[in-house]
Amino acid sequence: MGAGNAPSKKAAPTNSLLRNSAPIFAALGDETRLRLIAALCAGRAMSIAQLTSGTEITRQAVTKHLCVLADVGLVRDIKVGRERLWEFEPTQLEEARRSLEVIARQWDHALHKLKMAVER
Amino acid sequence: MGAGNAPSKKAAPTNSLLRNSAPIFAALGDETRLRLIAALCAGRAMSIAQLTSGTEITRQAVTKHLCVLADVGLVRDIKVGRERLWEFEPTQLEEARRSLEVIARQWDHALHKLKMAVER
DNA sequence: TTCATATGCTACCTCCTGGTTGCATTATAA
DNA sequence: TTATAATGCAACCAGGAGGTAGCATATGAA
Repeated sequence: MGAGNAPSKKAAPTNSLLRNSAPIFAALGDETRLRLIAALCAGRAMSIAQLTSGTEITRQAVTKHLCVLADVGLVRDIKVGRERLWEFEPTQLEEARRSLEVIARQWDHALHKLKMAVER
Repeated sequence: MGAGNAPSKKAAPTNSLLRNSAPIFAALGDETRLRLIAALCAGRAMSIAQLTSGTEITRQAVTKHLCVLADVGLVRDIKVGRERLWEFEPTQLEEARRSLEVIARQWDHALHKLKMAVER
């Protein structure tokens, strides 16, 4: 046993906001998925075949990406005839925006405190 | 050759904003890294050992996470004596916020157009 | 009915990621 | 000088992610 490799026992009181938003960021963290979201943000629901044309990857890969997005609620599907139409779901995107704002606010607050301490 | 498995040839004109922000979202898409960011947002720079205590993982794992964050510019390190202090870098977080806002704006715009078309 | 289209499902492959251990290196402190 | 603390570095491992191919199923149209 060596140089400080053993981790601490106690877990910090987990911030549920951050825990919930990590999967959303992970889903957003892929260029192909961001393109799919951008396409669906154009407004109208699109089928898998439509979303595949305009990509370099196969229909099956697109389906997987859509499922990843659906798992975190960024996207939703409706079955219409033999097609499966996908549409954007903005709720979870708002969740992600709130998380980033919380971080930014904490940072600004820390800077403000630091400035106060320096000027005191 | 089978049932619509062949992808299209032409690539869509790639939105550079989305391409650039995907790695940032990917870096944010891990609970451990979000916790590290939250810790560093408290204001003062922290050493690897400090960031490790309060986690269930090893110092080496924390180092890897910090490197992932540094690769996308979310965090920066300064060497001080035998310590290596890490601090938050808000610039790239703003980039991520802008990306989410662009998506949200496109979505709102599409909804508005849809509403206009319906009422016409 | 019969064919073509849109999709579902499964197996498979490769590479990356998160994590670990072990040992070397650097720098502070006694 | 000599421990000791903080970190760097490399090898290693298991599992998941992104991607593909092949075949089955369902539905619309002729």
